[in-house]
Amino acid sequence: MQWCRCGMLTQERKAHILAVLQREGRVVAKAVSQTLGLSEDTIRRDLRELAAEGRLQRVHGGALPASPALADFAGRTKVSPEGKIAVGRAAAALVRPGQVVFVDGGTTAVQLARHLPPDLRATVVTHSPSIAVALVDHPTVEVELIGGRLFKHSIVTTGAAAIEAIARIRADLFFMGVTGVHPEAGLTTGDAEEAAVKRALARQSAETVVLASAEKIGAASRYLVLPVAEVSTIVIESRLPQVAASAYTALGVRLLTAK
Amino acid sequence: MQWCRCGMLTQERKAHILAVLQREGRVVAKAVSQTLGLSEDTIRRDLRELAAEGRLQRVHGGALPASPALADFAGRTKVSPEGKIAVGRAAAALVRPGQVVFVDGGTTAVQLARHLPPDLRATVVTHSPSIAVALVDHPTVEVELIGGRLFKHSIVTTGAAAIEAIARIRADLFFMGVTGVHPEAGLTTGDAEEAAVKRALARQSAETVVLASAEKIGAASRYLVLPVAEVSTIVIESRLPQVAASAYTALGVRLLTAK
DNA sequence: CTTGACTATGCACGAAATTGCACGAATCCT
DNA sequence: AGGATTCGTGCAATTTCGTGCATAGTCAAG
Repeated sequence: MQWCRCGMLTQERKAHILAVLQREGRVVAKAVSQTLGLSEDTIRRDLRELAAEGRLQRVHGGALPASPALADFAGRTKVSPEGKIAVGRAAAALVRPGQVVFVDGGTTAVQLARHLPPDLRATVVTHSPSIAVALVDHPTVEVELIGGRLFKHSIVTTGAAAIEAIARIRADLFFMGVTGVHPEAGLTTGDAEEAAVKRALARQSAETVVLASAEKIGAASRYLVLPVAEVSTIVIESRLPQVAASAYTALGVRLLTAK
Repeated sequence: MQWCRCGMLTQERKAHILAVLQREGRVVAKAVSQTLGLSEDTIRRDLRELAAEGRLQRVHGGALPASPALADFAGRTKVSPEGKIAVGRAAAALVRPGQVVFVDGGTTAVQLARHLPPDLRATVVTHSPSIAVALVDHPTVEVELIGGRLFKHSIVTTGAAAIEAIARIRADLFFMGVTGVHPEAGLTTGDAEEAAVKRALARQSAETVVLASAEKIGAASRYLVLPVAEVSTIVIESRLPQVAASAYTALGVRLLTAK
């Protein structure tokens, strides 16, 4: 497989599509076909294949970002709300009165915040302004916000200031969100700074609880946060097959099924 | 006719509707159709579908947020939206490229954040998670969040940690929200901690600009932040009577009328 | 060198989707 | 109550999608 007559490798074409997607946040099939001088069928085929690989989200007329790296926060909220809600509710039930808990950013964590019992007296420490805003209406929970430079993609603060502020606090629990949970690859996320902040939070907590909605299980992202063995609990959406579950329990991790 | 090729994919349009909904707390079908240059039928169809998915609540003429939590926040924002929007927009125009500005909490300040020019390159430092969230969608503005204990009533952080973090930064401008602006009583607010944080922010800024929607003028709250003479500009909603204005200009303060 | 398998691309055609328009009904404002 | 706006549905025009098939080029084996 060498050359197509237009002098562009298939791989190059796909790379071009992804580049356009990254640069402009969208791809229009017809526009690409005109730019490259190829038929729309070819572009549509590429789009289908890229969608099958999960590299983009196919929509009528073209494609939009599907990767967590580019999808905007509002868009991600809809991905699988039921699962995230269930995981968030199950995790919220783990908080005991009087505890100080770290809550990570992310949509699942927002669900956790919303499902904290209305009469719970506890302190939530978070580096996510979204979590803080979500807890404004809670009558009894105290909120402590970790400052720092805002990483807009995840809506969390990062950087030296954040790490420093975290180092001054010790918490009972840390509810961690990740983008990948894999027995061997470990707990992973898509940004190095974010991973560092998560590690700092885990280091200052007696226990770490991972919030893992269904699509995260078995996935892996670019940056390792922690090996699976270093957390105490993973909250999952639905029961795993016995064989998959044992891969985690063998590492001393408790699996908590949300529903 | 080439509607579909006008650069707006259906999914993008829905995302836009949801973004407007989140930003402004409501969506008006006609307004969206004019903004996007599409027929109202199309927008109404989108609204129906989004409502069927439970992502918003359909009402006559447009839509409202589905989530009561969001509706609540939006409701507070709407107390006197026109005036606050006008003041926010006028204040946003004061920011020069490359500047570092403190932005206070409050609904007027949120309007400021929303009206920062989309191509403005600047750094916003804020102790309000609401401001941080409002700026997530801004493409070029850097956001630095001041951590601390969350004062839920105003949705800002306060306390020693906040004061300390503020002391490490110097800004060109500070956009301050207050609850009272009075020539003799000065600039006042309803909480002592909040007043202290505002003072700390003013101390670290070259200039302080007060955001004063109409109902604040001539009012006074319990805690003094600063005397009027110590700020450089007060942005007001509409022109004051000559005699009232001179009470401020005599103190060396510039009055900036929003509209 | 020839032949067969394979891939990539383009074209055709029916199916599906999207959009604007028309018209009557429902709803809102004055 | 009356006028105006908005809503919902049906319909037509256009675009886009998916599949099947033909063509061209490449690779590997004989």
